[in-house]
Parts: sequence; C-alpha cells; structure tokens
Amino acid sequence: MKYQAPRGTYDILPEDIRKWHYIEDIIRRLTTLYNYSEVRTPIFEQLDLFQRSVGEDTDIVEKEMYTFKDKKGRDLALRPEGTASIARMVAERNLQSSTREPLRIWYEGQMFRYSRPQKGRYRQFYQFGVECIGSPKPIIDAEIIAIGWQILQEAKVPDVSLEINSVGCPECRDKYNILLKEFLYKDKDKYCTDCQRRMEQNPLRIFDCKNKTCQHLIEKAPRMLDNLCEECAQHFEEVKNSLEMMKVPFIVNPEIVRGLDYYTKTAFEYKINYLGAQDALGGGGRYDGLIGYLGGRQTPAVGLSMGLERIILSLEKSGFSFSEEDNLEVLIIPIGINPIQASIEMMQKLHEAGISAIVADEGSSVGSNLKYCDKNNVSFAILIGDNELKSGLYVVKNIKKKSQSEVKKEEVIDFIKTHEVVVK
RNA sequence: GUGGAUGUAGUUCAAUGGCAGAGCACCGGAUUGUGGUUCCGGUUGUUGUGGGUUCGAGUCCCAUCAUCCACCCCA
Repeated sequence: MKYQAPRGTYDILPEDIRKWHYIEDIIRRLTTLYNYSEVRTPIFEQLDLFQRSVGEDTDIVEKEMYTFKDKKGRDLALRPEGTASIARMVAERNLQSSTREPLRIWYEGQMFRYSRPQKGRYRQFYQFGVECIGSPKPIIDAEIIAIGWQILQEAKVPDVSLEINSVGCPECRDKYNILLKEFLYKDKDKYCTDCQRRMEQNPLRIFDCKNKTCQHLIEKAPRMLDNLCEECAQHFEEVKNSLEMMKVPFIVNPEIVRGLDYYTKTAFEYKINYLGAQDALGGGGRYDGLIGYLGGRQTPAVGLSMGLERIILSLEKSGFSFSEEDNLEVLIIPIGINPIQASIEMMQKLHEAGISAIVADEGSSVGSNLKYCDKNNVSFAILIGDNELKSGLYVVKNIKKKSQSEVKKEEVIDFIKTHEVVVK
C-alpha cells in the first residue's frame, strides 16, 4: 500500500459520520438553548500564542506541538487546544463584554498534539469548547459546568463523574506553591525520579503519582483547597452552591490539576473509568488572567472543552445504537439504453420535489437492482423500459409492501408522496 | 519520549520452512423485464513495506511503517 493516513490520524467514513452528527446536533442544541454562538478560529496561530497561554513548562508546549515556519520564516503552530485562540480573538478584536452581558461562544474543530497514539488518543482529534467571557461570577462557572454535564447526559454517555476543584488565584497559589515546595524539598530524595522532576515543573502533579512511596509522603502535604485566599474560597463555595441549585452532581477532588497554566480558581473534569488509560472526556476551568495577559483588557472568563472521539468511543463501548443516516428513497431502473434520458428526467423531477433518487446502471439486471433496494432500505423502485416509454405509464414498485402500480409519468411524484411510508 | 504485543482477501480469521485457504460480505446465474430465503458458480491477495538467511519464507533474522496495550500525559 502506497499511502496511509499519517500516524495518529484517521478518516471518518460514511458509516461513521452519523455518530458525529449525533453528538454535534446535541452540542448545537444545548449551546443554543443557553444562548451561545458558534465561532471558528484559524487552525494555526503564532507559536508564541500557545507558548504564552498554555505555558512553557507544560507537556503540550514542551513536546507535543506541531510547529513550523511559513515561507516568510514566521513561527507558527497547529493549535493544540481551543481556548488560546478564543482568548486571542477576544483580545485582538476587543470584543465587548461585561458582567451584565458576557460573551457566550462555542467552537468545534480539529486540534493537534504530537503524542504517542492509542485508542482515544490521536494526533489530530476533535474538540468542542464552550466559553463564557466577561463575568467573574461563580454562577457562570456553574453554568459552563452544567452545559458540559447536560451535553453528556443528553448524549447518554454512561457513568460520567464530575470532579471539581479550585486552583486559586495568582496570589494564593503563589503562596501555596512556596508552602508546598518547602514540604516537598524536606524529603526531596525520597520521591521517585518522575516526582523529583515534577517538583520543578508542576508540583501539583505529584498528588497524582501512582508510586506508593510518593503517595504516602504526599498524604500530609498542604492542600490548595485549604490555602485558598478568602475571595477564592468564597468563590468556590458559591460554585458548589450553584451546581447544587442546578442539580448537577459533583464530587470535590482536590487533586484535579489541569495540564494548562492559564487556569485560576475553578478547575473541573468529566471522567469515565472504562476507556483504559483515557479516563477524561474533557474539562475546563476559569481563566481570569489570560485575556489581559495576551494584551487585551483584563477580562474574566470560564470555559470547558471535550474530546469528541472519547464521547463517541464511550457510546460505542456501551453499545449505544446511533440512528441510521437517511436512506435513498427512489431507485430508477432503466431497462436497456433507450430509457436513460427518461430516467434522468425522472430523477431530476424527484430531486426538485425533494425526494432522493438515483438512476441504476443500465447494464445491471432488474432482479439485482431490486435486491439492492431490499438490502439498502430503498422505498421505491421505478422501472422504465421500452413498453413504459411507449405507454407513458411507469412501473412504480413499493419495495416494503412488495406491491406494484402503473402510474402516469406525470403523476409519479404525487404517487410517491402519498404512498411514502415514514420509517424511523 | 520509555517498555511490550500485533500486522494474511472488503471484513473476521486459518495455513509444521514446502502449490496462500474458510466463513461473512461482494459479483454473476437458476430459460434473457421483477425481490430479502434457497441452490449453483466466481473474484477475493504485491501475506504492511524493504532487505537478509535458505534449494525454498506468510512462517526465521534485521530494519522500517502502522495499529493496540502499559507508562508519560491528556482530549
């Protein structure tokens, strides 16, 4: 085989696309109900944008970005996530927003990360995201979390758990980091090599370490949640209250750390436990500093993103049956070459009437064409041969009823419309 | 980036170092213009790719590509 899709990429085939339409329809419907508008941003951006917003020390920036120079020598990168572009767009266009009237937007599209592929982890993958920009209020955090939750419920993804945490603001987080590092450095040499590395780069990750020794050591470590400043603690309480009002079930997990640096205060993840190593469907959080950091007006914001592949994989795993795509309604079967023109004209009239139809290959037998109709749930077959050309009466077969009528060619459309059986 | 498993027809899978096969799917036919079942027949192919060992390689060795699994990380 000469060509293959590049490593970590794949084609969505006709028989798979309905799965995507299914989840995309739900995303559109739910975001519309909450008055969010879709936006589309470029698939690549200045490299610098991601380095600054996602964070220099993150895995994404350190080793997972598709970077390239264009012909003018500009440093660019395929987007590894969506929020950076949204923040850039808001800052660049100076999009007006306020607490009274936050900007509610959502997006969907391909993201790119150079990581080792596995099931549910690809180098090109689809994410959708929902972002509310302009309000610092906790009820907006809850709104975002609830939208993601409802989308997963609507889609019938089984056994999702929602875990929330607060990672604090720059003030209390910096204080906490000093506290935590002091604690960690006390027994620095006792931690595994991974954790010694994490101490420098992302100390919070040590809480996730599976090594027993590290787990034991970290048990007594100070927790972010216990060291929030008054404002952040208050904010977190109100997010929890709002979620309760919205009847969105959650658990507080003080170990939720997101892999991006821009988060402040609220952080959350939607998790499942049946896709192997891939246990996160998505997550998000508040990023009050990002837009200002990128040169825009200081604007608080909160958002979420989720992976479409993982949602679809969860549904497949649970045996969910996706609805069928629309079937062909009419197959026109010309018998011999004389009726070809009449067949094409018939097809065009059907199309004008909004009825899907194609003309069968004139060289194949009537029998095999009817078999095709049976197998593919085609509703009607129209037979046109020399006799029909002469009489102007076409043979219209109702495949499901196994019945056959001779219909004046001018009346075929009406006949089909009145005899159409809606099968769902 | 680390460690491991796998790769044969459209698909699911066989084949001791000795002529590449079966089910499903697909196509054709069962008196030439009529149906899902049945019966008969047919094609399934650069054995992922490139080297090597051998009289002979799907099988053994090396490299490479891809998929999967566990790390890492995350969607």
